[in-house]
Amino acid sequence: MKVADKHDKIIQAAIRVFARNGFFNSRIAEIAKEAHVADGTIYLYFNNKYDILITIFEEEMGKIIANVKQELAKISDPCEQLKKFALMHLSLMEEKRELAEVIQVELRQSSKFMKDYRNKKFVEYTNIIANILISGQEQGLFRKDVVPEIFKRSFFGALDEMSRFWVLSSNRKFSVKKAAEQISSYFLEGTITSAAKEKRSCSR
Amino acid sequence: MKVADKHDKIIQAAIRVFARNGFFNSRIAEIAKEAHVADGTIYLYFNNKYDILITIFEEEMGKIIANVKQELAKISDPCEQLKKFALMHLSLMEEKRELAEVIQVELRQSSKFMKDYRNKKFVEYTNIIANILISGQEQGLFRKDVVPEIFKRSFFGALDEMSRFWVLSSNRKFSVKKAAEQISSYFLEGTITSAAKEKRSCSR
Amino acid sequence: MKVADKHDKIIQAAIRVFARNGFFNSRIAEIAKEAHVADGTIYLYFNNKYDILITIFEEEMGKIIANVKQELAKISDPCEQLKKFALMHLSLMEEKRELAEVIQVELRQSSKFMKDYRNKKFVEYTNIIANILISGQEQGLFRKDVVPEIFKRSFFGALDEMSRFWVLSSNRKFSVKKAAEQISSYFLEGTITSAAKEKRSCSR
Amino acid sequence: MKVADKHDKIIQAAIRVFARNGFFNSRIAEIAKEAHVADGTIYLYFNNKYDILITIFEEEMGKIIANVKQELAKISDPCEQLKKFALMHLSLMEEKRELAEVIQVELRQSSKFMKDYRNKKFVEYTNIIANILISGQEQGLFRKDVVPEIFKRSFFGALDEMSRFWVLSSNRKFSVKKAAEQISSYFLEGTITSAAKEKRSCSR
DNA sequence: GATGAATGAGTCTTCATTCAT
DNA sequence: GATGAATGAAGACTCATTCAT
Repeated sequence: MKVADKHDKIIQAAIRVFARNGFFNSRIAEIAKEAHVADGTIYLYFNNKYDILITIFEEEMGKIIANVKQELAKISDPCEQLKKFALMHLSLMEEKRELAEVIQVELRQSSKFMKDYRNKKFVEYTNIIANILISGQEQGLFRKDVVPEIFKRSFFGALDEMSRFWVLSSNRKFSVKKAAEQISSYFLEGTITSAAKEKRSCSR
Repeated sequence: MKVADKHDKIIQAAIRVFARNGFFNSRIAEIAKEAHVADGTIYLYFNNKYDILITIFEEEMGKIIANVKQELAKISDPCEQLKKFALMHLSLMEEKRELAEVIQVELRQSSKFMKDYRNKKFVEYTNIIANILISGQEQGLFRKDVVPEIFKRSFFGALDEMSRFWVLSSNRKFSVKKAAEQISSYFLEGTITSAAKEKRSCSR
Repeated sequence: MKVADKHDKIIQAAIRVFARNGFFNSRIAEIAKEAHVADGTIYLYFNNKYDILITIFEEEMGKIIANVKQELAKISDPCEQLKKFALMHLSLMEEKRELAEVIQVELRQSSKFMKDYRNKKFVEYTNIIANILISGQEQGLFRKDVVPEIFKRSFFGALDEMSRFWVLSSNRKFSVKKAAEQISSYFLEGTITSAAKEKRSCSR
Repeated sequence: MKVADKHDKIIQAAIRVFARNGFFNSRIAEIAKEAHVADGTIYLYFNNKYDILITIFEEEMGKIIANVKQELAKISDPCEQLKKFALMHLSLMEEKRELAEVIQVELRQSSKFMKDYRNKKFVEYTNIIANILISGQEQGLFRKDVVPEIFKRSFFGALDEMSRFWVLSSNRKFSVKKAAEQISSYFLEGTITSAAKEKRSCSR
């Protein structure tokens, strides 16, 4: 077995275990068992328990960001990009429930985490939203008075809270598509310029 | 000292300590020291460490909900109510930073918490948003196709993520007022009916 | 309420509680509750938890010894005295089950107890047996080669183990009378002289 | 070191510590120190402190029972078997003072122990006595009216109380042999049939 | 590299005892 | 005398991490 394989086996096991119990209630021994490796083996690939959590975040967020950027590059219209972002985010959270739970819940758990570890991947991810907005403002699609820093946070927050709904509840009333459309529409219709509206850009 | 005083002293101390270290990294001994009581005294008022966290949430959220409802009752226009809600939420998170951090971060920490403990206060709080929307829809101010369950989650999520900004960063670029206005506007302008727009209801 | 009453209320409560849980698993708070007094009140009558156990033993054994001695004084024949002792011992253990359990089980629990606290009442009690034997030997009823120190211990042990049977089991196959007769007979028939047997003393 | 060795090291250490302090006054840390292992190591071999006590009883009583049964199998005469049993019991209690103390004192300590944990080994041990009696009755050596359930308890109780004498006192006036002979004789002479007596079976 | 037995520091919780009222 | 809230020392047990094999 290649080194990378074992590294990944541990990461995937840890995602499942962390999602199941939460970071603090998860045991290294449980992760080891889930990954079919010895307890000690984990320490050949990670410095400590906390390092596993960081790595999950770094690596998995890295993949997500790359994927999102790749898909958005295929779209030129900022309005459509925003809709696509919403749909991709919610779809991902639905598909990778366990990863979603770890990122959403565990990542915020300790202020230590968020303070000590300056969360570059997270900033990079939300900046995708900010950049769509700015690009749209430059094209005259979005109102100039919309503050990117506020917009990106509130848009991400809206999606994030919505996805927590899927993560935590077993039965859901709305499809990912429906939710993505609605959330996009609140923000799009709330931020486009009158000019854009007449040109029927960003219409639902 | 009255019993209620000691109960409250411990709660307030716990809020500070949990905000500082996170729930799992907080020690009962530290809370006791912060509250100027003996370790054992805490167990005269709470069943265990976890019970303190639940109590913080129940009691403090109870106060917040009561306060928000009281203020909103003074306003009849749903649009203004939504703006007020946003402002109150963000103001509160700014004023009671430590409580905000505990509610935001620690509350989500353990899926156990969110799954086992069916979070009634939380649902009650977000339902305030849903009710404003429904009331607005009945008055023909908001579009009928806006789904309350999605709206309440995304609106709350937007505010919540924004407030995390204040909780976690020490320097802020935007005032609470600015952020509240922007977020409200995205949602208001994104959800009002054409009729309402012409009547200049919900205008910024 | 007289002082003696409260002292006794606590003692009687402690007997019930110790019998129920064992000494180490009993809580001062539980004894206080059972005695309908405050926790602190117990310390007005006893030095500490251990002192309650000692006192139970001293006082209750004192009563038992006085009672047994009084009854035996009415009988002149050592054989009959031995039978009476056996019957009284087992009857007492049956009647005062809770006290019996405390004396039997808790008293032996800690070697500390048996070593530190030179158990005078216990010695006094078993010496009643030794004295019956010696008296019988002087009268030529019992064999001279029976060693009092061994006899008293084994006779007491036989009764004690038998009574544990009643203390610990809820259903019993034999009556106290039957058991007392049997045990007495083993020892009597095993220790009387040939001369006494011919004279039909100590016959069953 | 083999696993079995460490298990046994802990057991032997626990016997010494429990004998010294009693179960409730013994600390896991003290057992660990006595066994030259870390505190945590104990929990690799035992579920909890109480489990150690149970295991001591199960394992050590198992050895004793096997040994006693083996020796008694070499003897055919029930009278001699009873004498042998008494001698072996007292010898064992003398040789393995610490184990004896744990079994005798700690085992009875908590009614919980005796009630919850249906003491199979103990019943098995005393049943050896009952079986000797029954076998003797079948051979016409012992009186038919002797009740096995009473006999076994009183015989065991006599030996047990006698051995407590050795366990608890440092100086002893009688040899094990003397005590075993005396106790056996009380019961033998008190239970044999007239026929057996004439045949000089069971004579001292 | 891989293992998993061993380690021991760390912490929640209990509860006998005290003492201000 | 009586109370019972408060104390804080003490200890069973856990589990991340190490390291000899």
